[in-house]
Parts: sequence; structure tokens; C-alpha cells
Amino acid sequence: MTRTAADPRKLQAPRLNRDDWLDAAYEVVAESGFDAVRVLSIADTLKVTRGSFYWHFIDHADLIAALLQRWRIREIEADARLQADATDDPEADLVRLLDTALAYGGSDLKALRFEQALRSLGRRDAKAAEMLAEVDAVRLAVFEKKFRRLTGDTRTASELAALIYLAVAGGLQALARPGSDDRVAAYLRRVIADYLIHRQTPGASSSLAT
Amino acid sequence: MTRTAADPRKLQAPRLNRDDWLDAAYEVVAESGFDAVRVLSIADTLKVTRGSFYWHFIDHADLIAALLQRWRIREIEADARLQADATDDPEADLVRLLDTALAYGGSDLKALRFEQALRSLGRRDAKAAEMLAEVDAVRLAVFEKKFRRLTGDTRTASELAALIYLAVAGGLQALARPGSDDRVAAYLRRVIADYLIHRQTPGASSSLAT
DNA sequence: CACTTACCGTACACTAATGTATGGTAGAAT
DNA sequence: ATTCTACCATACATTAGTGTACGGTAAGTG
Repeated sequence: MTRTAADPRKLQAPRLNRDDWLDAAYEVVAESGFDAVRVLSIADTLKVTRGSFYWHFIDHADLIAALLQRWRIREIEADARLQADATDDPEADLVRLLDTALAYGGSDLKALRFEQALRSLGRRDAKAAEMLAEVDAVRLAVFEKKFRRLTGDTRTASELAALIYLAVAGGLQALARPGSDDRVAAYLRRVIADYLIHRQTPGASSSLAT
Repeated sequence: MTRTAADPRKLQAPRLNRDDWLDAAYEVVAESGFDAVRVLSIADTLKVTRGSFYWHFIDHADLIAALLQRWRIREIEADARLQADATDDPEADLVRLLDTALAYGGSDLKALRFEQALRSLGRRDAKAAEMLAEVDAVRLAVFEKKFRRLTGDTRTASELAALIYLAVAGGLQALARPGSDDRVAAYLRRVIADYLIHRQTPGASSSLAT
């Protein structure tokens, strides 16, 4: 092997790369939002000086842009993986999807907080808003596809997907608050399940009056 | 009258008070978040210098704290007014409440954006988080009370209120995004109405399904 | 072993923002 | 008319943060 030490992270020569800086910036964003990203303080936590930063990035804006890009790519890839696993049981697929979405707040709280910070940024920054819209559209398409396989009806599936996505988004917002436990997720699971059951009852399928 | 001019805002002596500064800061928060609140830039928009600011406030933290306090008081008062108007028709009351909540995004977009910025702050600031929890609890209580009058069942009312509040919160988040129109609100109205119909056992063809 | 390269430290210039001290002024009070 | 008071401007000190120029070094490469 060409590497000298066993684990280059902790021994003596940190020798960072671009992704290390992105990881550290990611933490800051998840913790305190985009406006709190300071190259000096990040350099401190990485135990280097800003000389490292300006080697890997041209400036502060470059860091933010790279951070957004990496998030975008990873999210779309994750959605692609979600859409991929489809069995012959549409209902089980949908349940699994909902569980995955709801577990988002519990399992990867950091990612959730990052996304909330990103949405906060999206209200001022056009690029961020554009990315959010794109990822939202991809996610909604995943939901919609699963629902369509279940209900058959395209229009109903579209509306159902929209409701679930919004409710989950609202629920996740509540989940990411410090004081909340996972009763919120339980609420959502039961209520959504209940809703789906009632929707599927044959007698009440035409009640969506418009 | 003791006041010299007709409208002191526009004549020649602005002569600001504490609330004027709070109003201007409110705008900044709604537009760009709490981290963007600069006393210098606000002074510029108010066409005064920072000397005015440090007369009315002891420092920057004082401005933020006062802004939070004013929001808190106004929100609780608004909820009290919402709870006050109860007729003998529980269903009509509930409809009006939901409409008011959903119209929140359309009518007072600035207030919605301020609240979102506040939620963003609440993830870092303990005081802000505490206030948000308090106001959320008050609002949830209003929802719950209306639902309880409608359904009779306490448990169901509690869960319904939680779902609706979360869905509305999620929907409002979407509403405050630049690209979205009010189809989101229409979605929510119809889907919520549909849900309520199915939850109510007897053939209560409610006026919710408009 | 010379040499290149990737990476980091150091020092400087610059800007933005806060806070403070103090002086000025217009209108109300007496 | 003078004093008082509320409100604002001005000038200064200080800090935090960015960006830039340049020098140093350790690891790889021929």
C-alpha cells in the first residue's frame, strides 16, 4: 500500500480534501443554518488554518454552491433507489415508502435539519429554491407512482401523494423540534393508514367532489 | 390635539419610536431571516442613524428579544379571538377555522414568512423554541376544542387536530415557496374535507366538501 | 537525490458591523 | 423665555470575518 499510516484521519497529517471541508460545513448548516457558515470557525474545528480552505475552494460562495450540489445529487440518487425496490405487492411497497419517509426524522436527524436550513435558504436564494423544487418534484413523483399502482386512479393518486408529502413534511418539521418525541410519527402513521383504509373501501371512492 | 403635524410619518420629522424599529426589523426577518437583522441597514431604510437605535434599545439582542415578545403576545391574542367566535353550529365553526388557517398563507404571507424564520431560529435558540412550543400548544388547543365539539370523542379529536395542524403547517411551508400557487391550499381543503367525511360515521354530508 | 506538487501556515489589507461617548436640536413644559 | 427631555447625528474604538500574497513542508516521482 502506498498510504503511510493506517488511518490518515487521526494520526498526524490530517491533509484534508474538499469533501472533508464539505462535511464540516454540512454539520454547521445542520446545527445553525447557512448564515452561520464561517470558514474561520470551520478551519478551527478541522484544526487547520484558512490556507487550507482557499486551496480547496475559491471562496465562500464556492463552498456553499458545492454543498448544495452534493446534496442535490445525493437526494436524487436516494430517490432513485427508493423507486427501484418494487415488489409485486403495491401496498407493502407503499407502506415501506411511508415508513422510510417517516423514519427520516428519527434516523437521520442531521439530514433533516440540513434540509430545513436549506428550505430556509431557499426563501432568499434562487438557486437553492430551484434545487428544492427539483428534488421535491422527484420525491412527489416517487410517491405518486406508488399510489398509482395501488389505487389505479391517476387523479386520486396525485392528490393523495400531495397530501401525504405535505403532512409528512409538516410532521417532520415538528419532529425536528427539540421537545418533540416520536408520538408525532405515530400519529402520522396511524392517521395515514386509517385514511388509506377508508379510501380503499369501494363504496366511498367517489366522494372527492369537485 | 397636541401633535403638530397631521401625519408624523412622512412630513419632515420622522421621530421614530420603539415600534417603528420593530416593524422594520420584522420586515427584514420575514424577508431574509433573523441572521440578516443589521441595525445599520435598518437604520438606512428608516433614514436615520444608529444613534436612534441605541436610544430605543440597549443592544442588538434587545431588539430580537422584543421582536419575539411582540410576536408571542399578538399570536396568543389572535388565538384567543379565534376561540371566542363560537356559534351553535360546530361544523361551521370548524370550517371557518380551517379556512382562516389556510388563508394564512395567502392573506398574510409576510407573517407566514416571519414565522418560518422564527422556526428556523428556534432550532438554535432556546428562548425562541420555548415560545414556539407555547404558541403551538395554544393553537393546537383551539383546533382540538373545535374538533371535540364536532366529534364528541376526545381521543379522535386530539388526533384529528394534530393531523390537521401538521398538514396545514406542511402545506403552508409549501405555500410560502415562490413557485407555488394556491392549488396547494385547494388540495388541502378537499383532502381534509374528504378525510373528515370518512371519519364521521353517519351520513353527514358536510359543507366541508365545497 | 533533485524536483515537483499538493497542501497548509503566516501576515497583511480590507470591509462590515457592533457598541460607546458625546454633542446637537426641536418641541414641550413651566 | 428658559429649561428640560426625547430623540438623533457624529466620531471613535473594537471585533469578526473575508480574501490575497507568499513562504514552508512533507510526500510522492523521475
